Amino acid sequence: MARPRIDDVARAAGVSKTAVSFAFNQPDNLNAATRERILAAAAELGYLPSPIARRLASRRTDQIGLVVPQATHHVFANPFLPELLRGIGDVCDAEGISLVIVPPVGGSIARAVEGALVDGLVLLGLEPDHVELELVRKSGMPVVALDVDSWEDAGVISVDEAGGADAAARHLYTLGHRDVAVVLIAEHPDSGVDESRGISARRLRGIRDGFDAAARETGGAEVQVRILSSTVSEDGGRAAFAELQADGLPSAIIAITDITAIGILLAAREAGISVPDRLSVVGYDDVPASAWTQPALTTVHQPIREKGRLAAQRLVDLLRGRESRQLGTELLATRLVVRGSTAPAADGRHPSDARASPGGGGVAHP
Amino acid sequence: MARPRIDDVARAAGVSKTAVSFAFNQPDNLNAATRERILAAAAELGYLPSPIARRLASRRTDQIGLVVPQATHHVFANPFLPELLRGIGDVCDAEGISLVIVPPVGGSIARAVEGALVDGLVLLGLEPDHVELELVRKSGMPVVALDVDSWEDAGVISVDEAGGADAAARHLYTLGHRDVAVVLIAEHPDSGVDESRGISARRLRGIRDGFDAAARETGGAEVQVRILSSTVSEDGGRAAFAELQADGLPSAIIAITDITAIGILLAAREAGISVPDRLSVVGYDDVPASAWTQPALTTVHQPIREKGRLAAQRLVDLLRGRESRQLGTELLATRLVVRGSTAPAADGRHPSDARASPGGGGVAHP
DNA sequence: TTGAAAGCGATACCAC
DNA sequence: GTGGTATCGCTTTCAA
Repeated sequence: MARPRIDDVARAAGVSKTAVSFAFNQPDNLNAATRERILAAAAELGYLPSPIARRLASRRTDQIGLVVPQATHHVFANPFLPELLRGIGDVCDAEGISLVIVPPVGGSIARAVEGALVDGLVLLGLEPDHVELELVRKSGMPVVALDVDSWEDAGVISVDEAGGADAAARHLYTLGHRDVAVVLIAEHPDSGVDESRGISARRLRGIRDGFDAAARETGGAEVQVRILSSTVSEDGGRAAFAELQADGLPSAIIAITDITAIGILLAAREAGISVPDRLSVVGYDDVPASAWTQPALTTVHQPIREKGRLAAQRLVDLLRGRESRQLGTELLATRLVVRGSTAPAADGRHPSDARASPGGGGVAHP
Repeated sequence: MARPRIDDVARAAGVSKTAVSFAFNQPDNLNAATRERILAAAAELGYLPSPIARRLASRRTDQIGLVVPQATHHVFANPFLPELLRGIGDVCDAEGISLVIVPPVGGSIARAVEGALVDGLVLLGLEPDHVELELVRKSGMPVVALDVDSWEDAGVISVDEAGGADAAARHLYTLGHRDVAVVLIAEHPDSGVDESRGISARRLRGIRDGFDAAARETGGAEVQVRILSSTVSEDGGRAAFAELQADGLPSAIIAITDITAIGILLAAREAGISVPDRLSVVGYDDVPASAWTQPALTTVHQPIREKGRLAAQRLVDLLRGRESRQLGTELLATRLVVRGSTAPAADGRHPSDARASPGGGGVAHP
């Protein structure tokens, strides 16, 4: 027999569809007796409200989407994502909202968003002026963007990139590093990086500024910065290391992402390059795994779970019409966590520089 | 102005709703000219089909759910899940299906499943006779279960637990370990473990059998197995270590999950207990991070991504009515990966035993 | 090829 | 409190 519908229950209980609907959604509108009778009839028939029909009628999906810039396979290679999801999940679970992963469809984010069955979106790794996002803005769908400078008509949760990058740069400078490679995110495995935009750009800028400031303040030599990029994965890190080794290793590497730094660490170990004696490595994000390696990773900490939680809460507030603080940017603090992967530059070419700013290890950042 | 609907487009293009629907879904039913005209009108109006209405009418959500046994916050603390998702994502992305995480609602899996907007489910960490799953079976919703022995009317993808556990046990036995603690999964932080069921039970049984077989075959002493449980997280591992240290450390610990083993490893290091010299640690699953620690973790490998891929593919085949191989159990191979966290037992009480089965390190398992 | 009309299965407004 | 009834916005036979 076919799945029972609301009319069947109504008939069986001798009431109207409305009453049945109330029994499930607004029990208080019914007196106890009728409610019981309806529920009994429903149970008897094995009736359960159709999730889809319910959504169409109520015009709410009770789902939010996390829009990611790449295929699921790739984005989950970065331990950052699970951490973010733990934060988002805190809110979703509490609010009875389901979370959908929204990766590009056929390479198109716009197409993915068009078809997404959601009431709102959290945007990860996307810049406000991304072409494909035009649709999103004019659709009027509630949106919270992560890690952007600002976004008209959208909530924004970001972290103090400049501060974190600055701390990392000064830390290395103080240790005497003057030849530093920075490994950015390659959006597309092939194409180079656009150094002017996105999170890679912001972190790189912060790092450069940090080095410049350190040199200026101490009167020391400028840092020679080499730029390269890799996919965000352990293998990406390994590839970056290989590339650098072929060119001649710098004394320190900053990876824009911990997982990349981990790949570098492992590749270095396997190549017999001692970290941190011969090579210092700095990561970014402070995912849990960055504390598991040996040496543990010096990295820029950001409150990932908290970020997810705030983003989701902000989105839900928007959806529920809670006007709390809706828009505007929330900026979370970062701080440098110094662990074992960084040490004084081994080449000894700049000992005086290193001593020039004693105690300037820049361990903490507001 | 309100969001345009299909009728608006139909009117603007001077056609019927059907034609508009065809233009988007079955373009071949229309001649090029009308199709273009309709699409143009749609673009003009900024029309996009409503995701919800489309689903109600077609009776398909184009979403599948991954049912997990605990809150999002907890399940994502285990790096196993992201790996599984990478596999599932391969299929979903390719098939144009969205993935929804389905954690319990108010502690109830049944309630979560009732309300889930999905065409089918992948079940993780749930036993076939779980009370709350009765609903699922009688709902007739297509289901693929992970890591169960068998499940009537459901596809099953599992791994050779017995083989992996056996290899791990023999490995330790050969190394001379006779006092071994096994850390199982605590479903609920407080309640103890049910040693008779679930994945903990199967792995424990395999371990015990492995020890017994090794003792029997070598004529050596039996292994004293201590059982405890912890939550699946780094902290859970730390707690387990603390508990064991208070009771007197065994010579080896097998954790039923890598993340637990990692927690144990870190706690041991911090406590000044040398791994593997004083304490051997074995994990299970072989998540990527198990190769990042120092020493790297000896662990039972299972093809996590492949498992996710197979499960999702099976489910999609079911949904699409591809009768390929639908039901029945698919069993994937496991194998012991020996890395640095295991070494001969330090207490030297069983050197002869250790030598009794030379070369029996059980590195590989079919 | 195109169109008319009947669902899809609820919700929610508005009288009673 | 309870029950008609319009509505949500599209898909999909079935005829023309």
